[in-house]
Amino acid sequence: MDTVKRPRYASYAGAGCPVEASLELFSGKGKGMILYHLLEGTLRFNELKRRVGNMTQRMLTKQLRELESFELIHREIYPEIPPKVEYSLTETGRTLEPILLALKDWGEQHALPKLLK
Amino acid sequence: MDTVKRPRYASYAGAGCPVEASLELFSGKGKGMILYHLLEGTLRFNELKRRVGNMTQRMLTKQLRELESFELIHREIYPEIPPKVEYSLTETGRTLEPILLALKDWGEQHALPKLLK
DNA sequence: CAGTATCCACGCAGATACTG
DNA sequence: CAGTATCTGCGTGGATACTG
Repeated sequence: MDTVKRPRYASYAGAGCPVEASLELFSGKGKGMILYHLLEGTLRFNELKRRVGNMTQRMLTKQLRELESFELIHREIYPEIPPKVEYSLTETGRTLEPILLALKDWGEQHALPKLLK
Repeated sequence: MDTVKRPRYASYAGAGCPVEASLELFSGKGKGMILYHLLEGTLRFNELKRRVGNMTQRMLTKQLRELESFELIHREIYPEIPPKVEYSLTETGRTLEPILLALKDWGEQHALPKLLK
């Protein structure tokens, strides 16, 4: 019963902190929202664009490329005319589901009320 | 069996998205790390500074002020010489614990490996 | 449809110096 | 000790126009 005296929380600094590392991958400029919407399933570029609201095309593209480079989403290109590109979560991306749902719940309870007042 | 046809995940856009709202409050420039370290308990400014590694004093102060304005941390000033200021989590701040721990676990498993390669 | 390319403005973060 | 003040540069994002 609580014999081993290891600190409950390890100390982490800067880039080595896993909390920061996680946030670095999927926080910032709509990434959370993108991932959240992709929980529903595969979405085309413009479907995604509609859902994330007022984000510029440029920004959306940039965020998608970053998420792709982190292997959190997959980009499937169909060489048709007109072009069709579908985005979906990767295996790794799907492991974020509990976190994204927790963020959503916490946001509804705490974040949104604060931001709106 | 699967009669009610409501989307499993509500659709949220822009500022109204609770996922984004949450991230807005505690992502960005060391906030995650600060909150994580405060899970351990109350910390003085310089203790915190040591733990978060190479963050400038200016930045640390700024992040702390923002977290305080969101009522995630409490700032206790002791009018002594030399000055002493202690930071701790508020009630609301403590509700982030499961999320912060999840971010840490996920970071160790997925984020850090990706960032280091 | 799903993007690039270019231009530009401004916000934000680092460095440095100072202070109650 | 725990901050502020000031200056400065460069990164980042918006707007707009163009394209395979």
